[in-house]
Amino acid sequence: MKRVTLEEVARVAGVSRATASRVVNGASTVDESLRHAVEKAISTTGYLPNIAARSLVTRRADAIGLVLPDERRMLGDPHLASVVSGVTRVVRPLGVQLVLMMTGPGTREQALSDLRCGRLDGVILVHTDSADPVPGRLIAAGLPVVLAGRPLKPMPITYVDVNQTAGAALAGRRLKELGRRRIATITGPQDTPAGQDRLQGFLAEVPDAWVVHGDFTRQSGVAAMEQLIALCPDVDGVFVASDLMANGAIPVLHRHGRKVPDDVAIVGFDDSTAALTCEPELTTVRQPIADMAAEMARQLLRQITDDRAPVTSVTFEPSLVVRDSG
Amino acid sequence: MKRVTLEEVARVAGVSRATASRVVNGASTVDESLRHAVEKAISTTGYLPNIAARSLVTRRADAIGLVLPDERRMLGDPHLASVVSGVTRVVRPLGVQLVLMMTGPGTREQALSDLRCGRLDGVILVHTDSADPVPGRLIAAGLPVVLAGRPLKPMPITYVDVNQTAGAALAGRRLKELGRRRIATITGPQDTPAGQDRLQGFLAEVPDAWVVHGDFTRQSGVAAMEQLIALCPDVDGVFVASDLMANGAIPVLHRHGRKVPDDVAIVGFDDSTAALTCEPELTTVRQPIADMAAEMARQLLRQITDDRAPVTSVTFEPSLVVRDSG
DNA sequence: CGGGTGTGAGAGAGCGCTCTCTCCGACAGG
DNA sequence: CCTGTCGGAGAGAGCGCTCTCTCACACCCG
Repeated sequence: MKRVTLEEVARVAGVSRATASRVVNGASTVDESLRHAVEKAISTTGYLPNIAARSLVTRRADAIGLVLPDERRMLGDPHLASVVSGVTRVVRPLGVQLVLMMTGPGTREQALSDLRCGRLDGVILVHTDSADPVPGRLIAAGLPVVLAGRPLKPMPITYVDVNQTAGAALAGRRLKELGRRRIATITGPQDTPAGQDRLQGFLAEVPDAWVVHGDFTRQSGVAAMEQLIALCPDVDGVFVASDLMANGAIPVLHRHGRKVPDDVAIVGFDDSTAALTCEPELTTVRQPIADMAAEMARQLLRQITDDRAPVTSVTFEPSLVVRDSG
Repeated sequence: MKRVTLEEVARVAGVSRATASRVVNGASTVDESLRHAVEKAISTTGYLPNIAARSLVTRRADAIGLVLPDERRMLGDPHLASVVSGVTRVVRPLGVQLVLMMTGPGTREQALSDLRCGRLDGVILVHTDSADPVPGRLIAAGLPVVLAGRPLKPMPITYVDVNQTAGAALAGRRLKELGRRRIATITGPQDTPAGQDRLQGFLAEVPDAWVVHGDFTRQSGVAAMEQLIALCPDVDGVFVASDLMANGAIPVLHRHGRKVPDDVAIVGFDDSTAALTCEPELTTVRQPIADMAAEMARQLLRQITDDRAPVTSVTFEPSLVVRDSG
C-alpha cells in the first residue's frame, strides 16, 4: 500500500515533476504527446494528489464549514437536510468539502481558529443570534462568511434570506380570499428577524388580526392555540408562523371540536416535513431552502476566490403551497 | 494579516523551531523556563499551527467522513441530526473534523478517493445497501470504516447496531400485556436487515400476528393500514416498524372510526420526532441513536490510530417508550 | 579522573506539491 | 547570418511542520 507521488508519475511518464503537475492541474502549455504520457502514467499508477501538500502551497483548504447552533436547537430544525443538500450540490463538483460544525455554547470560536489555521476557507453561519460575537469577529478579520438569514442588527455581512414579510402577506391574503373574518396569528419569537418580519408582513395584510405569541416550537404552538381559543372562541382563520407550531396547534382545535379547515382555516410557514404530518395536510408558505443554501455556497465561494468581493444580500421570494388545511 | 509560523514563535521565544514544536505538541522533554517562554510567544503572536503542513508530515488529516446515501433517502431520515450530534461529541474534543458527504448514485466512490488522497482518515457509512461496492472496497484496501447498522450480507467489517429483534419483541410483549388479541404488524422493507429483524423479532413474540408490508415511509404506512383494515377489520393492536409509518397509519384508523388506543393500540419503532407529532403521541421502541453514533466514532478512531484493531460489532439494547398510543 | 549514561536542545532533512525562473530550441524579421 | 521573440519544458526553491539525529553538558560509578 505504497502511496504514489507526483514524482513517481513524472518518472513513469519520462517527464519532470513540473510537467506532470501541469497536466494534473490542466495547464494548457503542455505538448499533446507529453500530456498523453502523463495521463497514462497517472492511470497506471493510480495517482491521487496529496491534498495536504497541495493545500500547503496553495493556501487553500478546499473545505468550507457549516456552523450550526447548539444541539438542541439544531435537532428541532427540519431544514438541516435541505441545507446540506443545497450546499453540497454547489460545492462538491468543485472538490470542496463540507465540514459540519455543531457548536456548543462556548465552542463557536472554533470556527474562527479553524479558519485561521487554514483548515477551512470560509463558513456558513446558521441560526446566529444577535448576542453571537462570531460574525462580527469574522468580518473584522476579513474572513469569508455568509449568514443564513438576515442578522438582527445590521452589519456589513453577506446573507441569504427569504422575503419573510412577503410570505406572511401571502398567508394573510389566502385567509382573506377564503372569506375568513375573525383572523388570528400565532407568531414566532419576536427577538428574531424571522419572527418579527412574519408578524409585520401579516399585520400589513390583516391589520385587525388577533395576535398570540409562540417561539417556533411545537410545544409553543399547542400553548398558543389554547390561549387563542380562550381569547377568541369563534376564530375562523389562523396564520401560524411555523409548520411545527401548526402541527401542535391543529390537534388542539380538534380537541375543542373545531374542524380544520371547515371551522378554522390554518396556514403555516416553512413547508417543512411537519406540514405533511398534519391532519389535514398543511397549507403553508414555502421557502426554497435548498436553493437558498446553494446560493449561500455560491456567495461564499465567491468571497473565497475574490478578496474584494462586495458584500451582498440575496432575497428569495416565497410561494404558497395550498393543501387541505386552508 | 500576516500568518504566524512556528519559526516566528521560536524566534520570539529565543529557542529553536524544534523546541517550539515540542511545546506545541506537549512533549515532556522541555525545560520549564523554555516552555514558559514559548507559551508566552504563542499567545503574544497569536500562533495557530498550520494544519496542512502538519498533516503533510504526520499523514493524518484529522478528519473523518460521514457518508450518507442519496438526497431523497437522507431527507426522510429523522435521525441525521442525532447521528451528527453523537459523532461530534466524540470527535470534536480530539480536534477531528466531521465531513459530511452526501452521495448521489455515482458519487459514492468519492469517499474512497478522499480517503486515499489523505483528505479523510476514515469514514462512517450510513444506509448502505447490499449492492453498494464501497464497503467491500474499503475493507479490501484496509481503510478505516465503520457501518451504521449490520450489513445485509456478512462481511468482516466493524458495525454498530441496535438489537432490532429484541426491540420488536418489546413491542409485541407490550401489545400482549395490554390484553390485545387480534394483533398485526406493518413491516419495513424486507431487503434490509432492520426490516427483516423487526418482523422476525415480533413474530417470535406474537407468532399468529397478521403481517402487512411497508417500506418505512409515511406513505407506505397509510397504504399498509388501509390494507390491514380491509384484511382484518377488528384488529386491536398494531406494531408499526417505524414511527414515520405509524404517523401515516394512525389518521387512517381515525378516518375509519377507530380510536387510538382504545380500539387499536399502536406501537412504533425509532422514537423519532415523528412519534411526537402523532395524535395521540406514539408509544415506541427507542434506539439510542446518539450513543450509537458516538460509539461508531470511537470505533473508527480506534481503527485509525491502530492498524491492527480487530473487527468488532457493537449492539445496543433498545427500550420501550410508553406514551399514549399503546 | 576517565568513560559511560542520560537529559534536553538544535540542526536539518524531508513530507508532496506548486510555481517562478531559467533555459532551450524554433522561427521570424532585419 | 544574427538577434529578438515566444512556446514549452526542467530545475529548484520553498510552503510550515515534525522528527530523527547529533551534540553539549551534567552526573554517577568504577
